[in-house]
Amino acid sequence: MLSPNYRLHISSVKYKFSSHNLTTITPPAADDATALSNLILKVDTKTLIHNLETKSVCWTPDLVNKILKRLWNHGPKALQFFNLLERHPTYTHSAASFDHAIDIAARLRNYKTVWALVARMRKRMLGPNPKTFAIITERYVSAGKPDKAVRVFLSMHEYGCQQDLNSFNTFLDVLCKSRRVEMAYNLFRVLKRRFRGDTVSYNIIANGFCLIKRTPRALEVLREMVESGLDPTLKTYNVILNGYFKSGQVKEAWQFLLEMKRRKCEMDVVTYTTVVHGFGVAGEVQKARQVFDEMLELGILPSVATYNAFIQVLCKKDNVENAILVFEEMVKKGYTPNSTTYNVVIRGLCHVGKMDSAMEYLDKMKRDGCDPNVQTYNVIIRYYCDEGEIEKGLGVFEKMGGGECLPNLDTYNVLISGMFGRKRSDDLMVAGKLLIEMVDRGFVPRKFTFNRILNGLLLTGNQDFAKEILRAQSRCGRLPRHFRL
DNA sequence: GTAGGGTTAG
Repeated sequence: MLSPNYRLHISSVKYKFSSHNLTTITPPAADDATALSNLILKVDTKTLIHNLETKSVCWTPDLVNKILKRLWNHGPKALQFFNLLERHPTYTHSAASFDHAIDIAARLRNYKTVWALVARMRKRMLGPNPKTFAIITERYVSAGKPDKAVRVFLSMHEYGCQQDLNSFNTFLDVLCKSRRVEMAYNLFRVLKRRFRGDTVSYNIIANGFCLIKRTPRALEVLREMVESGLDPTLKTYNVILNGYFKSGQVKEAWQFLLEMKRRKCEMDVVTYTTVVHGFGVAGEVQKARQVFDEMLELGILPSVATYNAFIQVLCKKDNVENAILVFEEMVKKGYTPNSTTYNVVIRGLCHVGKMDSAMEYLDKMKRDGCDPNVQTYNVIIRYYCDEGEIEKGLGVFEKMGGGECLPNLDTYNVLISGMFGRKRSDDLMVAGKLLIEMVDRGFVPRKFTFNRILNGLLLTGNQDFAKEILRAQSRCGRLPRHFRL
């Protein structure tokens, strides 16, 4: 049986998507993750409990994962949904859903919940699995707790999850991708015999050093690899090549490439993409184009990533018109541009002030069946705000919230900073409301953002609203201790 | 979720 409340909320959700047929109240299709997510965001806990127990929705792991993914930027609501559904009389969560929930809790830095979920997962014999630990350790590292991450990795087996070379390499990669490369390297040296570190381990560490622009260290790792009897692979060479470009050593990159050619080393689409992108970013558009053409002549098929790299280079160092020519060329050849392709073009258009064309590309993207993502919207909102077109920025923001894409931390920061561009008191109120909204959605704004808004409110004599902001600040643990509410 | 290429702007 549907509760009256349920019907009411469904109808209001439906209202957003279809303005006609308001008299017929229909529940959402069982697989309508978007409508269900919006419903979850909207209703209070009591209503949600009631709704989740109704039989009108056929819960499947796939549907639950889709909803959790969609509510990614609304952590508290996502976890509430997950917990309530766990008490469903017939449905039981899958391991993948647990992983999602753990990821969300960890991102909120709610470690108590993380470990409670791990315990429940284990009790239900669903894990934890190596992926679970990859998620947890990654979150600890990015929260500035790499030592804790190491301890967690080393204690995996106590949770019934055995460590092996795969999980070791995954953890090294987690550390490296979070720029804790020295730590990864030290750990590798200590444990490489125990886990039988392989080519993959060395590639991960070398790539880590390249990431932090320490190419000489990456080369040392390469030497060490050879000394220990492991042959570098094409992946290793691609890592080093990319490292040279990343650290601005274009000449060295070129020499390295020539050496690869001299040694008749096979070069693949990744090698070429790296070089096209590398030269382009260095401002050598002619050389980038030359390498791109050479690739075609040699019969190596560019990937969508190759086109994305080339298009981005043209946008940044040449002009948007030429970039769009390449975009059209790739479509003509039968490639399907992805969201990165569209984002790069849209950014290029925004950058030269062609906001209307950028909006047309946003529509084109949707028409072509490519869903705009949060980055797409953030770029457009950012450039509208930079131009002082706050209303247009807010318009795009509202469109994304009501539709298929939910705002993230960047979206809020961009909008709130935009509000300070012009000195209007009503902007300050909107900024304050956005700030409260983001806190309620589990984001943690910077102290700077709170202070900016509080100062503005106190200067304009708006004590009451300032108190409300302080309460929000207290809720997300960003309030200095000497404050008392 | 064992490794390499493509997404902001400051």
